[in-house]
Amino acid sequence: MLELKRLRDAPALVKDALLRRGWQDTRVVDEVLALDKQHRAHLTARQSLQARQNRAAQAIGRLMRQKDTNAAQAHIREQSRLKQEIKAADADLDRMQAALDALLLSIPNVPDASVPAGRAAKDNVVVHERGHRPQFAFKPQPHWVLTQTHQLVDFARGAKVAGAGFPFFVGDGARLQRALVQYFLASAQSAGYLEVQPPLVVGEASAHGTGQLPDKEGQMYRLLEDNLYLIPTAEVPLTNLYRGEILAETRLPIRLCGYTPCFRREAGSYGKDVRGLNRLHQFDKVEIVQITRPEDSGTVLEQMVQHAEVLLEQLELPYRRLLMCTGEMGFNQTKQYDLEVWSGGQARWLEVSSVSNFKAFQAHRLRLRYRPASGGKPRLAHTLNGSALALPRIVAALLENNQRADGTIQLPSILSRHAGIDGDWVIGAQAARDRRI
RNA sequence: GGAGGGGUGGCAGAGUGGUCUAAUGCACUGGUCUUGAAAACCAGCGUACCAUCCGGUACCGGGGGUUCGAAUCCCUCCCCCUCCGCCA
Repeated sequence: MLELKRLRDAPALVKDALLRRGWQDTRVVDEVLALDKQHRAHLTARQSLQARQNRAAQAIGRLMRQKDTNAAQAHIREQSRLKQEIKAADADLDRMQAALDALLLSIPNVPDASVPAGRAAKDNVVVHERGHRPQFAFKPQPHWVLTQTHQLVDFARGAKVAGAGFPFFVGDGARLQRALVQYFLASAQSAGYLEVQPPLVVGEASAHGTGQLPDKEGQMYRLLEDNLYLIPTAEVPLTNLYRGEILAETRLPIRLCGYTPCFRREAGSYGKDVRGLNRLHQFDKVEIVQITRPEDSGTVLEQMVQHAEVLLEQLELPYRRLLMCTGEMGFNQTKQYDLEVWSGGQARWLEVSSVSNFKAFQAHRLRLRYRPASGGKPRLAHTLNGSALALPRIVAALLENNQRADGTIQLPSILSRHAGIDGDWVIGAQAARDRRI
């Protein structure tokens, strides 16, 4: 949610932002300004009424104490009329405020000046591509074949027990996920992020705070009895951690990381793009979040995306970084990078990370502020988050890229260490077959 | 799940319908004094909104109600504490 003050001060900037995002019509900005002007006029009038009432009430109190009941009664009769006026004025104000909020909520964040204009995926800019795509002397298999061959993931029984998109990870499959989580968390910690285990459900207020509500309600699983939502990403609880607080400037930047399962309904997505591990209703992810001073968020975004890239490099996965264009970027973002890994068996790019700077857009709804060290009024902080990283597609790419002619899969050495394995970790070797269920 | 007790400004803590829409203490900031510090004294010290200025309005866990007037009374929801029940 944009700050009203910002629209008032620079309506042209917001209109320009809407056009860059591909909106045809910027009248909503003028509507907000007109309504805001009307609202403020009414507010001022309402407050003078209240001031009159307060003064009269005090006068009545004085008269009552002096036992001057007649004079007090005269005032009280007058007050009834004032009361009606105030009631009517309040109804008007509530209506205007609700209309104003609805309009403001419909306006997306202003893209950073460095974000390219565009409408579709083809307009995203490939910032760079790193690593080498694997060359196979044989026909490489997609991961859904490899997971079946080596009994790493049980999609069928997952569908039986919970439904499509809820697989069982089994044996080396489960162990691989555990090693990845351990590795990602260890890296985040050594980069200065504080590890946090957040709740996996959040209340309505938190879902509003980070912008999952009202737009993306359909994406979340909901616990109706208790009015809770299963988190679609750790971003929600982590960014809400300091909701409504005023932090000392010296505490910034706050760096948080957390591993959680993520739950997404993803209604209406079917087809080959979602086969196997490509898209699940439940998946694991390590998330990094930062709360910064406004002047730092630009630099911090670059640091965060680089952090995620180093993970991919150490996993020896070929990847590319995309700078999302204005039209592909999320509603709440000012700037967003996506990281995609090359998955050799499917011969396609898979998105494994999205790193974004929200500037003050989330902080405004979160009422997340900091007090400048120099003193003075609290200011809105900036919030950023990124995946570092999302697991299942990493698993898919690791399996597909590292498959060998004999059908075995040799995982990168860094994972052996985090899985507690001495030497090479080769899936499909005799030792692994012995562990099958 | 049941019974009882509570939620007041950074912290502590008064205030049970009207002369403050929040006393007082601590902490914090500035000043006086001092070679410096401490102490003492003086002043300031929540958040948000409206108003060109003077100033005004709201917030005592959230929401609603009663009243001329609500931190105070009523309803409702949330949270915390104690005890009981259940339980990894």
